Amino acid sequence: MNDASENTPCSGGSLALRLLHSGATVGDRIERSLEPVGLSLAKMGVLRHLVAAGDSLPLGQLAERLSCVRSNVTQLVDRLEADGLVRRVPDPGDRRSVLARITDEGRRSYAAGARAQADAEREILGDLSDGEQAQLTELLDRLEAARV
Amino acid sequence: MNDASENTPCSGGSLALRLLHSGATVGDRIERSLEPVGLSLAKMGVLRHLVAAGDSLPLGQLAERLSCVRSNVTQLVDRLEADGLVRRVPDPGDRRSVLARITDEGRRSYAAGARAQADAEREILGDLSDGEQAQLTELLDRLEAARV
DNA sequence: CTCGCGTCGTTCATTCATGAAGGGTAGGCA
DNA sequence: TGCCTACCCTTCATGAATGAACGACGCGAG
Repeated sequence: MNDASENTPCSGGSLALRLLHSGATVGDRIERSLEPVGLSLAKMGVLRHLVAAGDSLPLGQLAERLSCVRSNVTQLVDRLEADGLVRRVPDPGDRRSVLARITDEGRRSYAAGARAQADAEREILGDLSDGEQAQLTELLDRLEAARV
Repeated sequence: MNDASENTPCSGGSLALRLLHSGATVGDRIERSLEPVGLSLAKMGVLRHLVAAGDSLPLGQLAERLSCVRSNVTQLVDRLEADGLVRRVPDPGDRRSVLARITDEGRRSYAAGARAQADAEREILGDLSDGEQAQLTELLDRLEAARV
């Protein structure tokens, strides 16, 4: 009942705030779709990078790729470890470093989450034509490009 | 150093995730600009609605207009009250209800915050032409319209 | 070799958000 | 009048993110 998109008479809101709001709404929608799988967007991010990297990464690497601070990754991995989706293993090459390694169960959960997420994204963007999606992509590119 | 837009080789990320990411980046940028004033986007939201409503609103109304849950507003107002920007006063017409009323200091802070925020928004969107901004606005409209 | 500095992960305090549970109040209806 | 329901706010537990402070480890300069 409390979707970030409900009761929002903020059509007069500035474009920047509207962008913020749209992003939050999209995030909420995906988060809901992930709920039945027992995952969140934050957790999906970790699992995605682990899978992409083979099966494990140092926590610092993870923080960099998620563009968030280390302490956040520490806690994220704590929860994932409690869920049994990830294990902490010592880095053979550097005793300061700790590797997060995805488990078999983690791989299964990730696969299920990726399907749910893809479905949700299709539902969200379904009403935009291919041309409009390309337009939006380019505008976002320009927005990021500016920030050099 | 940890801008959400740095080191982001996620150009291959889906459009939905890119939208999410752009929204977060914009939020971060505005948040930084608000920092010197001692305000956050969440607090600005409360103050903005109070000013727009004259000077006070029941907490429930505030929750609805911010599209968030009540318990969140309770805590937000706690912090704003500690900052001296808002005061809780009993609602004369309904003893269940509590009004949040902006203080003089709150008005001053809000004015300063609004200036900083406007500057940041101009800086963020400055590289987009008027036409592009209109395009983006319309695409976001379409995105929200779909969610009926 | 040792000292100092930089890096790595963790812990803690704080902010923001959600949802469940609980207590006080308003108001209709028996 | 008395009660029951519906509403308003608060409290608590949890998740996610940040930044400061800290102990442990690696490494190059002296």
